[in-house]
Amino acid sequence: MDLKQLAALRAISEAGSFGQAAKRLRLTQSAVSYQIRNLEEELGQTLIFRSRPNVTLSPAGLTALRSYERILGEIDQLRISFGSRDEAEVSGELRVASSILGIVYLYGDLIGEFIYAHPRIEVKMTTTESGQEGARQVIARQTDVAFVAFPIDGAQLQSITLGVSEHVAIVPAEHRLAEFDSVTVDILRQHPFVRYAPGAGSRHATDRIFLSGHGYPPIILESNDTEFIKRVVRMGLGLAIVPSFTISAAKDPRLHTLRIEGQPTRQEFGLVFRRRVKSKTLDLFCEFARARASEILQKAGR
DNA sequence: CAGCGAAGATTAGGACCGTA
DNA sequence: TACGGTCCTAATCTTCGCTG
Repeated sequence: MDLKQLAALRAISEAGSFGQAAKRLRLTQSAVSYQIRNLEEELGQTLIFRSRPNVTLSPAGLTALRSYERILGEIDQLRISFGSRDEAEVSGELRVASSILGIVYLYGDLIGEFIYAHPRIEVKMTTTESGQEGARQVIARQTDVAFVAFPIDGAQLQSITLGVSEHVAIVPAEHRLAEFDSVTVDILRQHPFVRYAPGAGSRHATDRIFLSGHGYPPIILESNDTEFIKRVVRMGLGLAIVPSFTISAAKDPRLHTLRIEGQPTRQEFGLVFRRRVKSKTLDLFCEFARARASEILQKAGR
């Protein structure tokens, strides 16, 4: 008796005929018939009632099938015990850091899908004040990988770019600038400004916009919380520059967005991790993120 | 009830593998 | 390398249910 004969028995049970079972097993009908005949001879029992239109398992056949399924379960268990159930299935731990902004607007789905696809990897998620803080944690070995907005300081870091986002100015819907689609930096300088706190990816973007000219407008407050910044702008306390995906993902009728004329507002975002670190879970995560870069980009651009 | 088609059983022959 | 066993395919036979 061997597993092939029992596999034929199960295939017949599921398919209802020798011919269909043979197709499933990629054999000919006669080969399946041969396997069953040998099994029946060995056991001295009829395992299958040859009836029309469908053949059915005899009580002895059902007993044999139950035994086969128990055996398959045992084999599976044995493979798990020796860690060879699927050599491609990686297990272990992965520490991931991201700003709340990143999780909410860009990476939440990606991280969720990764956890679902790799149940044997324990993902430990840390939220950081900013992407820069995430990168600092990677350098300090407090986390394995961090989602960041570039540029990021750190020679010991390796990076993967996942996409590019634009920045836009936001004003309250009733603001006099709300009748325009775009605005110059000089006009922005005439209004109180709500600025991202140092270290935030978008702070780098606004520094680039304002510090290349005559500096920032009057700063009324700083924050690293995009939702808070949007709230302050809605209250009419000032204008702000935010990543466009934070506006278009959850369109707010109380806010108006303005393209910034003549200024580079694009900013790359992606992953950073320590150079020369060998980790299967990290490799898998980076590959997973790379494969979904277009989906993330779609989120950033929507 | 004969004819037909579908499906299982049987048989001949070949490929492959282990063993002496 | 010859031989025997195993397992397969292809061809053919047999059986059974359906239909006119």
